[in-house]
Amino acid sequence: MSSSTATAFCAILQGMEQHTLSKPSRQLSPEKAEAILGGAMQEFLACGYAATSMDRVAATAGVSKATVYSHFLDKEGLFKALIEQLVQKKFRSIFGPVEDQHLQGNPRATLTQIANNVLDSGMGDSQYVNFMRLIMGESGRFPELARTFVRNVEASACQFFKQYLHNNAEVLQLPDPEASGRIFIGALVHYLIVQEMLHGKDIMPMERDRLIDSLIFHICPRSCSAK
Amino acid sequence: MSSSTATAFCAILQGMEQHTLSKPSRQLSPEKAEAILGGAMQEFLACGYAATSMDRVAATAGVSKATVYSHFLDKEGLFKALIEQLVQKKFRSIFGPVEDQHLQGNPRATLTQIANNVLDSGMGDSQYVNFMRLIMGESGRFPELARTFVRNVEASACQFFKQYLHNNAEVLQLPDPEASGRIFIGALVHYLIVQEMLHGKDIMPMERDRLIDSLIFHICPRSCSAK
DNA sequence: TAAACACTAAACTATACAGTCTAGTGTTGC
DNA sequence: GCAACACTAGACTGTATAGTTTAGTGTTTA
Repeated sequence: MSSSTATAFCAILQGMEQHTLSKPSRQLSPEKAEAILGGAMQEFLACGYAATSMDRVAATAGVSKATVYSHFLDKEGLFKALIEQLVQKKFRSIFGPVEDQHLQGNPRATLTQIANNVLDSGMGDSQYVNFMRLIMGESGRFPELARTFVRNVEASACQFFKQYLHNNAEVLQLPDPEASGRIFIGALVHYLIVQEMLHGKDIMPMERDRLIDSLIFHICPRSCSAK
Repeated sequence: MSSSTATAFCAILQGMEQHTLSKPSRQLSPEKAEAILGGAMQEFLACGYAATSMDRVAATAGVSKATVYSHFLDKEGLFKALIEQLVQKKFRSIFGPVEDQHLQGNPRATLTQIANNVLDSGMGDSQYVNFMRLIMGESGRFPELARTFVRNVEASACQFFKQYLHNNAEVLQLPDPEASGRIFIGALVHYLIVQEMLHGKDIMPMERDRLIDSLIFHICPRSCSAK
């Protein structure tokens, strides 16, 4: 992991609490906890918060209902623990593979690769699409979870991007790298939302390379070397 | 309404069905139907689909539960009717005030005004934010409603934008106006999602004018007249 | 006047759910 | 052996829900 993402990683601990039982009652097996979170993931991602039943979570996890309640305080606590785990997983899957050496080439090629990485991490991944549905759908009832998501995924991505643009300031000539970063990330995430989450592929079709090419065209001045 | 939006308006009829009762039983009062949709709007927007109860919808609407079921087939039918009504309302509120004469100035000023219009129609409007939460949160369980939204709101916006860029091709010099339109709209919508829907204002603060200025910088070549 | 019907309040059915409790099994540590 | 305890299956409580039904009111139409 690059040094620029290390600072962002610290942010993961912000806004995270324990949603398991307060008394750390001695020997609760971590395997069961993982199984419960696995069942919760399947059910919450498929049905949403309100329509998920704790009986079904227990059954899917292959665990008794009493065990669920011995590991987690209640439905809300299990849900919060799950979302925080998923946010961490997503953070790692996006920023784990980013290595500094990949950022040394000419900006055109590097930006193209970054854009492809962002889209790869979301397009066609129905689990991640459902995760975004859940975060957005419940952001009114669980504002703190939405903030955790923003802190760890959105803000980290924009921070990383801003840093990259800033490091290449002399060749890219951008007056406001932070705003440009948000435009870049925003255009990609919006593409993902419309095409995948909202089933817009057939209604407003667009090849991803077309979007990316245009994005590079707008970000890189003509003086940049061709790809 | 401009002529360019007139064609898009026809799209509103696509993918719309009747979710009221099939038999058009004679005299169901439209006032009651409106009241029911009003109650449904309050409840569904506040609680989401699964957590909304039909008893509460009836109470909020000031109507008996039996009347709800005489106007709408079931909970799902009421929900679909509501979403389609809201999509139409949103379509009109965005594209109603757009008049062709406002599109004649220099591109820099016009694009700034369009961007401000897009943000005005969403920022600070908690009803619209909740509407997006509902559409996105339920897009897995109600894909057809998500498509209705894409057809009428997202696609219309991009179509309108593409048309504008295309009409000003000689001064803007964009190789792919459609892709540029999606970048423009996408950056704005993503900003709205992060700041408002996901409560990211304090975590990644950014003045809207900063984003818009950067957007204009990237879309308009330097040869454009200054604002 | 009488039938038709939109509407109401309230009871009703059947189901589902969150969370608890009981009785009991297997394992671990003393 | 025994106490502690993580875990299980399943019963149980109280509440909430979607949708129906019943009995009755007021209004419209013929």
